[in-house]
Amino acid sequence: MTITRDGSCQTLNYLSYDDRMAQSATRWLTPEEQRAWRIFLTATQRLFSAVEGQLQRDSDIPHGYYEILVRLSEADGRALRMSQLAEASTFSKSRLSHAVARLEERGWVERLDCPTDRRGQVARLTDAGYATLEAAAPGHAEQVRRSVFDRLSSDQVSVLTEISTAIAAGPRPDPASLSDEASGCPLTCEGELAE
Amino acid sequence: MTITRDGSCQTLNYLSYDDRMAQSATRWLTPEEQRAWRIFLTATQRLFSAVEGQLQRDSDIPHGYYEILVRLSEADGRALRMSQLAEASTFSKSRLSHAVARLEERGWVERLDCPTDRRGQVARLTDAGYATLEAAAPGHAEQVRRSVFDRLSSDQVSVLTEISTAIAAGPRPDPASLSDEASGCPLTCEGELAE
DNA sequence: TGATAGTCATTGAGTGCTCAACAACATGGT
DNA sequence: ACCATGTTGTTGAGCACTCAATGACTATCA
Repeated sequence: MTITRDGSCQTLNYLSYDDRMAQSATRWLTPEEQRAWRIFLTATQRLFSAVEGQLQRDSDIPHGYYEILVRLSEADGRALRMSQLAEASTFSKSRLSHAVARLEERGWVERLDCPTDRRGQVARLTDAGYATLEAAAPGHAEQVRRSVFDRLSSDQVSVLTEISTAIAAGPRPDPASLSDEASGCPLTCEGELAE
Repeated sequence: MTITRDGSCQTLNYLSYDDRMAQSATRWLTPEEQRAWRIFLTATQRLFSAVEGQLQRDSDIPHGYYEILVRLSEADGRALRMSQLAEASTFSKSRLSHAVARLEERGWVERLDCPTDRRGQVARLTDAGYATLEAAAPGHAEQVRRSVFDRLSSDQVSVLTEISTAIAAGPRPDPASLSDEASGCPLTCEGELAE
């Protein structure tokens, strides 16, 4: 299965294109797709590293934790069931559990027993947590603006939204993350990539 | 600094928009930008989790390590100086050093002394490493296709490339880079995307 | 009622990443 | 030749994430 074409090895790169395409069962990426994928990877890596770095430097908060604080700050009573919080912030239950434990240590979040389900836990944002979020938000906003929106036209922003929506749509039911009824849940995939 | 507008708390979300904008020094995100940023975050998280998961499950390779193997496979003699490899794969030197150590343990890469610079090390892809890459590539390609390109029109792909290019482009001079004149940003990169 | 299955959340081990500190060598000027 | 400075790459500590296993509870249904 030699995929090489010439010395320059446009090889197994990020999934190379090959004239043998028709025969191989694999649907390789076209050169344009390949280019898009690679620059996309570079862009996201730099972007997240910049965003993460700013939050870490200026507020000592990992970006993931910031997301959690945000979701809680928007919820009724600034509190959410763990599983709902996990879904809202795209965290696995395990990851969330560890994360909330850390946030609790810092005094930004507290855990309460859920009154309606004795298995459940409710995470609630404390005043200290809210204050921290408030303090961190402007710097984060500025960073996101500089890294992303200052560089894009408004047309590009709207296409970015389209693209992201398409990609975010049901990548398939991840390990044990699906929760509610199968109703219009945008994340749940119907036939598609189910697997 | 109450940023709330109403009960629904369109608050410190991902950097909320506020009528007090003109007064606050902070350049908050507009509602459209906010929407774009959030769905973008969701999309990338799901995407990377799907890609990472596939590689891990089917080939037991973290995506970052896959990138390293790819860069090496494309280099002359399937070998690169550590620092060049770091730049090509968007790894920090430290991260790369750790990663190559693991790859070496697996027998996929070997380290050689650089003949021209006695500080230097050269990472070389072994035959076993190449074979592993070859085996992993089709599955990875398929996954990227399903997660991304099957969902996008070719127009969208080209805009995605534009957007990514803009975001990947060298970081703007920003406040945090005070200490050092020239570069200073976490993303370095002098001229452009040297490459 | 009791048995089975499913859900909620946590835990610990293993692994990867970041950050700061460091050793070794290279480079440029005096 | 010498010293200051910059570069290359490694190391270790500490934190974050994943995966599999577990305990505790709920739901369903015979």
